[in-house]
Amino acid sequence: MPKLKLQNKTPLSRGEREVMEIIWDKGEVGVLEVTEILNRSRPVARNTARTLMERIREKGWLTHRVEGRSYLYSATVPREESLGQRVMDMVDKACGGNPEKLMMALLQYRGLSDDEAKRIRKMLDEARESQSRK
Amino acid sequence: MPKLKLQNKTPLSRGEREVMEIIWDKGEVGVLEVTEILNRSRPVARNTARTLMERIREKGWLTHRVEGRSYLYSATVPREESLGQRVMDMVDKACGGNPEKLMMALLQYRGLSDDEAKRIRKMLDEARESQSRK
DNA sequence: CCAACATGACTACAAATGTAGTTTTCTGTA
DNA sequence: TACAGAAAACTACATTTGTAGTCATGTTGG
Repeated sequence: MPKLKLQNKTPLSRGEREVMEIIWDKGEVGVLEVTEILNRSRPVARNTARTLMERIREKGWLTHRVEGRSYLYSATVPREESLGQRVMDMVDKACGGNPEKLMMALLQYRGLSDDEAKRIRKMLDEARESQSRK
Repeated sequence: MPKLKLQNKTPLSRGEREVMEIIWDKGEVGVLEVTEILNRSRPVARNTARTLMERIREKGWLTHRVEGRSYLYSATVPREESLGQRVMDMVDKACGGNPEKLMMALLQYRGLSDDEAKRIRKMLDEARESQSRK
């Protein structure tokens, strides 16, 4: 069954989310590494990354740990959980609570490869099983 | 096949999107009506709605038409298209391009009723058919 | 004809966000 | 021991966003 622990955290802005995704990817990182990764797509000063990371931390999505003379940041919330919140939010607000609309959008505007479709079908089957079995 | 016409419009902020959803719902509306609808959830001044609507229009998501002494606003982009963009974006940025992750999030954090699951399965089947048939 | 509305236009302003410079504080090394 | 370099802390500032007040103007009932 769905674990309904709704996030009380202040939502992240677009830019903050970008940083958050990096941190979810890497696990535990310092400011420098995040800066470098951001710089792969656009020029950003070390302090910019740093400010963003601090703001995200203030919002409760990150913690940091002292390592030598610098900080290492890591997420306090697993990415999946946050993704779950966002998907639910999208279903509620942009699909009128109707998850089929989300799927329809996915199919129409992106499409699924055969493999993707197969795996999704399998997920649906497994979800049904585990539901009926209890 | 997916119609890939990527949106070049400036993205909307959260509050702007809220208004946009209302306009998609109603089709063509004036400031007053939007204000009323917004007021169902929180108190908002007429001018607040008005400012938001103008900003959205400047971003290219709305047009307006003169009707008597007021304006009627309507969307320039169908909601489905915008939803499609957002879903694709989420798949790219938050699921590493992997749509199964989106489904997984949906299943785990919201869940699907039997009927919803059935209809989604049907959509997948139909998509597969129309693909192979061509 | 005039005052009360309704409605668009213009203006305001605090908070959040994106972006980064400056200052302070260690720490290792010449 | 004093300085260079790294990293945190503090400060700055333009833009965007949320929220709304005020002004100008056209409409309308009395």
